[in-house]
This record gives sequence, structure tokens and C-alpha cells, in this order.
Amino acid sequence: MRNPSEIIDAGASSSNMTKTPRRGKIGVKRGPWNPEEDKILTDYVSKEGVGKWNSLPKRAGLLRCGKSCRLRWMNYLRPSIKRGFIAPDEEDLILRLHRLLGNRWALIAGRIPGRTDNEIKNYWNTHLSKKLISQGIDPRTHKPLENWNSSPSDYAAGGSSLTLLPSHGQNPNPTSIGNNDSGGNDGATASAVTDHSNLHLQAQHESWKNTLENGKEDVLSSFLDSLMTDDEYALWQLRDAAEEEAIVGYVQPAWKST
DNA sequence: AAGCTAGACAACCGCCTATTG
DNA sequence: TCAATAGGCGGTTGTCTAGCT
Repeated sequence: MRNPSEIIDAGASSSNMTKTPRRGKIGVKRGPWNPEEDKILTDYVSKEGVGKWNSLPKRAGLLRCGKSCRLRWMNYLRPSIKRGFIAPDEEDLILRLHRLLGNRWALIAGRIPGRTDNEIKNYWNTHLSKKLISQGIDPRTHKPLENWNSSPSDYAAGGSSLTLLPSHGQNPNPTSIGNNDSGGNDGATASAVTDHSNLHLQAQHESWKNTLENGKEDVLSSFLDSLMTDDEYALWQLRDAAEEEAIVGYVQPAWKST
């Protein structure tokens, strides 16, 4: 949160303001929203609908920039938003999705009803990344940290129902889309990626990556839906979808290439 | 009681992409 | 085809608050 709301005034200077904004439009209020502003925005959006954010403040009578209005609505005022405690199953889903998608917060939030990208991003940065680190797992790559020398029992610490080590005996540290380009500590885990199901998961990720890059959002969507229940099922679903939609040839699935 | 510190998270910023004229 | 604009996203900042010393 910021200072008590401030309005950027044309005559303001760094000497007579408690804090000089890094940048700001004249006559635009910044900082925390108050209940009156929330009500104005909520009333306006419920009457007129969302969109045209840039002109909305003027039309609604708010001294805010359009981006700020949009953010406030999307992250806090939308009726569908579920706030507060993140349940263990939600946490587990966030971890699974992050392992696949990396820091694609909006994409992750889209699969978790009632949660916003900002909320998930904050939760990740303040809770989950630290939890993974404490368990010797790199939160960016989901691979074991190098030089992490805690005892194995520490992996079990944490107390939640996290499914950090996926069921079905899959590779616990598959490549994380978008975050694995640097290579890094592959040596520590290379030997682990040997069994059949691990190959399946690798194929799953590779294929999904290709799918995303080529805009097959419908396939991606069904794939992500299936993540809610079962990774292995997800693999088969993706595979079937890829075959049916003739992605084969369009994008060669990883399981076809071996 | 006062000061300090770390955690939590709302809000802002800059960049990128899509859309429109 | 290009430029302007709007919308969306991820990274980061900075304040508040609770817990500790």
C-alpha cells in the first residue's frame, strides 16, 4: 500500500509533498482506494459494464487513471472474486500449474476460480517460493537446488498437503515452460529422468509448449482442466487431443519423436 | 513501552500485444 | 502498412502490521 491517497497537483514539488511520485498525471489520485471510490466504481461498472477504462474515470467521476480503475475492479471489486485463505487443494493446483507454466500468473489464475493473478503472484512470492526453497527445490525451475544440504526428512516438513512430488512416480522436476531455458542444474536430476512415466511427462510438457506457441488454446484449456484431477490423465487427454486435431505433423509431439 | 524487523499484499510501473483508424 | 490507443501482464515497490527484542 502507499501513502494516504495523494492527488498529483500541477504545482506540487518534491519539497512540499510528503513523497514525490515517480510519475503521475496531473489531477490523478494515487494510493489506496477508499470505500467511496469503490462504491462509485462498482456502481458505474454494474450499470455500464466493463471496458473503455481510459475514459471511465471521467465518466464515472473518479480522480483515478483508467489503469488503476481496471486493476481495482479486476483484483478486488469483481463479484466473483474469492478472497482470503487459500485452501490446500488450491495451493496444490497453483504448484502444478506453475511447474508447467512458469510465471504466467494470468494463465494460472484463469484455472483457479475466484482467484486473481495478483493474488496468486503475491501468494507465490510470499509463501510458496519460500516453502519450495525450504524443501530444497528451486521455485523457478522446480528442480532441486544445488548445494542444498538439508536432510531428506526436511522434504517432508511443511505440514500441508503439497503434491510437490507428483503422483504416479513421475519425474518430480519436469521442465518448467518458459523458465528452463538456462539449463542450470540438470546434472543433479538427469539420471532421474529415465523411466517410462517420466518420458511421458516430458512429452507432455514439450507438447504443451508447442501447443501454446501455436495457439491451440482449446487443447491447452482442456489439458489444464484435466490437471485439476490427474497428471497422467492429462497426458492422455492431451495426446488424444493432439492426434484428433491433427497437431501431429503441424507440431510433432514429443512422444512421436522418440 | 518503544524500536526494530520481516511478512503480507495492494498498488504502480513499464513493456508487450491487439485493435482501430 | 503504419501510428495511435487501449487493454493486459509480470515485476517491483512501498506501506501496514504483527511479532520480537
